Parts: sequence; structure tokens; C-alpha cells
Amino acid sequence: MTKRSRTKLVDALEELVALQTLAEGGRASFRARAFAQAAKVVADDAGTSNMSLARLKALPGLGKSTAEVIQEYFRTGKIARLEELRTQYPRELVELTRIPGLGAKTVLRLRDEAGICNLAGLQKAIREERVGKLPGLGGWTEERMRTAISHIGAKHDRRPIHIVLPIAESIRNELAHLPEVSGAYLGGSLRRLESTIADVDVLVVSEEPASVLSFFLEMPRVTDVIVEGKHMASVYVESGLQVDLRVCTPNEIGPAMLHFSSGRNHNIQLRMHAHDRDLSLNEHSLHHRGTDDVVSQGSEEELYELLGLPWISPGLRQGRGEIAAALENSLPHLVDVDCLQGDLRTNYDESEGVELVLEAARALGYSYLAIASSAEESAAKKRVQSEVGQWRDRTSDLLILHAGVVAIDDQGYSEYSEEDRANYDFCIALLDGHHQLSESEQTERLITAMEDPAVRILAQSSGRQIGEFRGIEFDERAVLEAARENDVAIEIGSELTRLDPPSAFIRRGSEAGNLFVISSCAKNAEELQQIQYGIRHSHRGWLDRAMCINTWKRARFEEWLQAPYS
DNA sequence: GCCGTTTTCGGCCCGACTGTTTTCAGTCG
Repeated sequence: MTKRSRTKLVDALEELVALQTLAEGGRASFRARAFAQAAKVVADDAGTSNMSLARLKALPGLGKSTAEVIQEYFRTGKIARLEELRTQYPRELVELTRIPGLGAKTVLRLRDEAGICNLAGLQKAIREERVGKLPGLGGWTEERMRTAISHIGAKHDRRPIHIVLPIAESIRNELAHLPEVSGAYLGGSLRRLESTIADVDVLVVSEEPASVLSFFLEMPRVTDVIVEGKHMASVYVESGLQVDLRVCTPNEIGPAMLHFSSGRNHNIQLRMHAHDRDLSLNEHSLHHRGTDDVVSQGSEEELYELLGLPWISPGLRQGRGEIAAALENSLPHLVDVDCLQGDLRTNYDESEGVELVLEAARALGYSYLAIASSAEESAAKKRVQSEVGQWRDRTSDLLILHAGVVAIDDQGYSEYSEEDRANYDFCIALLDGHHQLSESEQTERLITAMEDPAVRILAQSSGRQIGEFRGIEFDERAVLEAARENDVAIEIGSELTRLDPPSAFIRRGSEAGNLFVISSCAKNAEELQQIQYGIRHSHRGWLDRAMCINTWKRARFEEWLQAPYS
């Protein structure tokens, strides 16, 4: 089943959420929530298209009904329940719920009391000042409504992380430098390092919220104010990106970071878990249920500990089984920057020279480092080879290697000479282009690439570019199996434009016992730091450090590198 | 609709902000 149809299924499930909410008159619908969860599971996991009913039901958040809906879609291309609801609620009416601030209840009232069933009708009613006359809607002034309509879809639009992160960092920085601010942090999906971001959450520690909020609202980049309270405000900045700011006291920052960094389902499950212990958790404190007796306003670590859990990395906080795993002590031992022993895909800026990269590697505590060159660029290749040769002889604390990056063709082969092969310490097969191939052709192509004995790492295995290209389709199970058979490690790249492979693939590989490597993909000394993104991305894939080859000590890594391919 | 080492039935996180509500409903995250 193709990725295209998977995307369509996600769209269908999300439409089902909106329709189900309308059908239940806008009441908090547990059914709608279940469909929303199913949409997330399908969006995250390419494997859902060819899973049996039993395997689908076993996924956290999917049950009998949603599993059957997914199977029905993949079998027939349709969902009967969806077709049925569509006849009751036309698409144009559902579209109105995409206006920020307009929910199911209000949309139904507009239809029933003012005969408004689409955007044009709503705009006409606003012009004729009919909306404000409806009881309870008086405050929806023409101006407010117009602003909301101009941001239609902002509730659901997601932008690539590499576009959002610099904007968010810049806002965070400005706030951090205010004298009345003692700390400023990014939370939300940015802290979880999701590949696409719907809105930015900034948390600031200050005893003077009014002053901080007024500075925030006056920032030149702010185009519209959505809400403005005593301790929080939401605004739109350039290109319609929504930014939420919350100001909390030093006491509240722990619970607030926990709340605003975790996915919705993690929060729900964590709070239900607190209930079992007669405790209640919110963004201000952990307290005894039904009272104001505060148990803790400490750090995230302390809050988890008081709930009988280890600290859970934000990347894991998605409500995908992490709390159950924490309770049975089976969470992966995640990678952190301190446990990395080397970086296996780096490069250097010709004007800076190799030395700066070696310095950066030492500063990170590495004991091995591979500098890569592309087999197709012969000048660069010769230059790297000569530099690596010189430095290798003079350096004993750092093992310096020359990695050959070989782009694979549509069949999975790469052209490089026998001389190259002898000069490289190992090869990294890099997937690039040839997006038009079928799923089975891509699968064959990847497997062929890994069968080359010189290839020890597979990089950019999906070829995705976030926001641009979704990635190729291939049989994940077959590719992971071939990687294990050929003793090839799968690279987790750190470039924010790619974050390749997607986390669901990493998790499947982790469960299957595959080896991975986290690489910075640095083009100069400074970019060695960006490996932090690869590390955080690996958390989303539940990667255990034992399966990440560049956490291995130098001797063990060398042994793996020299292991004859059999 | 999902879920369960107290439960296969009866629960289901919790709070901020907005509007015009004099005590609460709707929306959002």
C-alpha cells in the first residue's frame, strides 16, 4: 500500500474527527478523540497498511473499531461511517470549524439560527451584521471574526521544524535577555523535536508577568494578538505562525515544563496514573487529589519520581506506551551527548582546515571521527584523503577515518573505482533521487546497496526532506532484515531539513535489533554540535544506546568496522 | 471508542481565557 493512500487515510480519519464532533453536538467526544488518536498512529507508522487486524488492535490507542476502519479503508478505499456522516454534514460546513475560535457548537448554532452553512454565507452575515445579534455571540465583532477567518486553517497547519526553530530561538533569546526574566525555554513539539510544528510554546520564569507580556505583545514581529491573559498570551508572528507565551513563577516552572512539553496523550495518561495514587497533576503542581495540599512543585525528574516513574525524555512523551514501559522498567536506555564516542559523517570547511574539526571532536570527548568525501567529487576526495593521511599519523588520541559517501543509482549500485575502495576506511551508501521508482524497486535498490561489502552505513534511507518530499516507499521489514544480515548500521542524520529516517522506522528497527549510528552530517567544525538533533530524534524512535554503534568504545567500534562481511 | 494485576462496565486530565455568563459554556492546548 502506498504512502499516498496512507496520507489520504490520515486525512479521512481527521475528517471523521471533525464530523464525529459535529454529530455529537460538540460535546467532548471520546469517540472523536479515539479517531484522532488513530490518525496519529497511522501518520506515524508506515506499517499500518499491511498489518493484520490483531496487530493493529495491539497498537496503543487502536481498538477493535478503529482497527476495522483502517482495514476497511485499505481494502475498499472508503470508510462507510465517513460517507454516511458526509451526507449529514456538508464539507463546506465542516470547513467553518477550521476557523480559529469557532468550534462545533458555534458552527451548528450558525447553521440552525442564521442559516449559515459555508464561508461565503458567514462573510455575508458578518457584512450584514447578523452574527453579532445572535444571543451569546455578541462579542464576536466583525473585526475579530474577520481576523479569525484570515487565519483559517491555522489550527491545523504544520510547518517544517527547520523553518520554525530559528524563529522560536530568536523569540526565546529576546525574552531571556529581559532583566525581569530568570529563565526562558522552548516547550511543546519543538522540545519533542517533531519534524513539523503547529505552534511555538515559550515558557518564561519571572515574578513580573505583566511586564514580560507587554514586551512580548509589542514585539515588531507580532502581527495579531489571539488571546491575552494575566500569565499567558498567544500571537501570530510572520507567515501566520502561532506563538504561545506562558510566564510562571520559579516554583511553577517544573510542573509547567512537564505539562507544556508533553504530548496531549502523555498528559492524559500521566494524570490518570496520578489518580491511581490519589494524586492530581496540573501545570502548577502535583497535589493530593481533591485538596490544595501541594506534594511537589519540583523539577520534572522529581515529579516523575513522586509518581513512581523514571524521568521520561520529551521525545518519548507521546502516549505511545511509554508510561506502561516505564512502569515495567523496560524503557530504552537512551543516547545522550555524553555517551557518544565518535561521529561517522563529518566534513570540514576548506578555508578552515581539518584541525578545527579535530578540536571540535576532542571537545565533544570523541575518540574516533570519520571525515567524508563524495566518490563523485575527485578533487575533494583527494584533498580529504591527503589531509586524513597526514593527521592520522600525528594523532593518537583520535582515530581519524576517511568515509566514502557513495550515491546509489536506481538499481542500488554505486560507481567508484577499486582504488577508491582501497583508500576509504568504509563506505556510506547515500540514497538520493530516483523517487519515481515503485515500492518493490526501492526495496530492491536499498537491499542491493547494503550487499556491497564496503558499505557499512546506510544514510538518508527514506530520502525525505521535511515539508518538501515525504520520502520513498519501501518494505521496511525487508530492508531492516537486509541491514542486519549485511551488518550495516542505519544512519540517523542530524540535519533538521531531513531528520532521516522518520522516528517510526527507527522504532521498528530498534525493536527488530538493528544497529544505528547517529551522525552530525556536519559541513564544518561548528556543525559537529548539531548532532544534538540526531540524538533527540533517536529518542523519538526509542533507540537504546546499546544499538547505536557510535556509543561504543573505540576498540569495539574498530572491531565492528573490521569485521569481515560474511 | 478505548481500557483494565481492584474493573469486560463505567469511567475517561485539567486549567486559562473569552464573552456578557451575575455562575457559566465554548474553545483551546
